[in-house]
Amino acid sequence: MKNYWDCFNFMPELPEVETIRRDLAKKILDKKIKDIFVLDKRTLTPVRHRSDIRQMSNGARRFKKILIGKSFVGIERRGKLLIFKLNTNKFLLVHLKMTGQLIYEKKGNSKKQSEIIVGGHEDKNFKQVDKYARVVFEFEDSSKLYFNDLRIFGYLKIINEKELEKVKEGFGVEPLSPAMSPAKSMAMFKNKKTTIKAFLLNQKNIAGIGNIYTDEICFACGILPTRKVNTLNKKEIELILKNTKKILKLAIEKRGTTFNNYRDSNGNKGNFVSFLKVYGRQGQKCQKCGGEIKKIKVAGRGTHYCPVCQS
DNA sequence: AAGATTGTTGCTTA
DNA sequence: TTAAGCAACAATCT
Repeated sequence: MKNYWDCFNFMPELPEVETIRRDLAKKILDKKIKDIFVLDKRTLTPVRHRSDIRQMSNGARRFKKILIGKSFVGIERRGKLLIFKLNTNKFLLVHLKMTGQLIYEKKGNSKKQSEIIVGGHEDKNFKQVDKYARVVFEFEDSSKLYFNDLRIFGYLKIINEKELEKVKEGFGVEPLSPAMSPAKSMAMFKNKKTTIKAFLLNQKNIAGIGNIYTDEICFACGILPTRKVNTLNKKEIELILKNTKKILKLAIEKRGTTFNNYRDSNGNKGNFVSFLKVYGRQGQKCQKCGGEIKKIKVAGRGTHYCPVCQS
């Protein structure tokens, strides 16, 4: 890898995860799992449980035993979490966190990079199939599903139906569902003393928005990320609702393309995504007013905004 | 060589 | 009691 930050040209938030979900559903459903390779067993244990030696040591054996010979019959998404339904009474949770990727490789394509499908993104520059592969599923037709994850923040976890209900309850409203109505939003925003940035990042409020889309939503609304939620009026809350739906829908339409400031050794730009107005554009001109986009830290996260257009 | 990158959570503080 | 804030985790680059 030429540049560490190349890994971050794909930071999965709702639109990216949804794109993967839709594409994988067309490719892997009802295929019998022939074998599983666990290359790093930390991936099978969420970070907070990795000090549990028993979980860590039993993880791979149990994981294989439950999955081999079975097949996936459906893929759901809740926020940024993927839920693979097995043809048994169990479910496989997949969280990509920051650097996780799900890569489906058709039979016999291992050396033809141009044919490798990256979570639904055709990525001719993809080179890291092996180095950061943590878990590999092999299906009966010899196609493979790679879970790659440079930083090993992501995880794969098997749970039952009861545990699934609990997991789902932990999430707030799905932003693209009818449940995200103006009435519901007003109640949700009411009396919150935190910043709009922290509010939008909190998955218990709205599920699936990450750091990039938070900044983009705030810009689209002309609202500073530092604004306290309880200072927003009805009109502003409705605007946040409208722009959240609009931006996420557009991003899904663009197959979840998010952020890419990569330049290769020849100085060529990667894909620049025109709808990013503020994220990663600090020091550049605001496309609306020509002023300079600033970057500060809000809620512990890098936060981009236009001081003129947002207040 | 410390600081920064982000999603989530569990602990601390208010 | 509840909400808000923050450290910690992971790998790697500047």
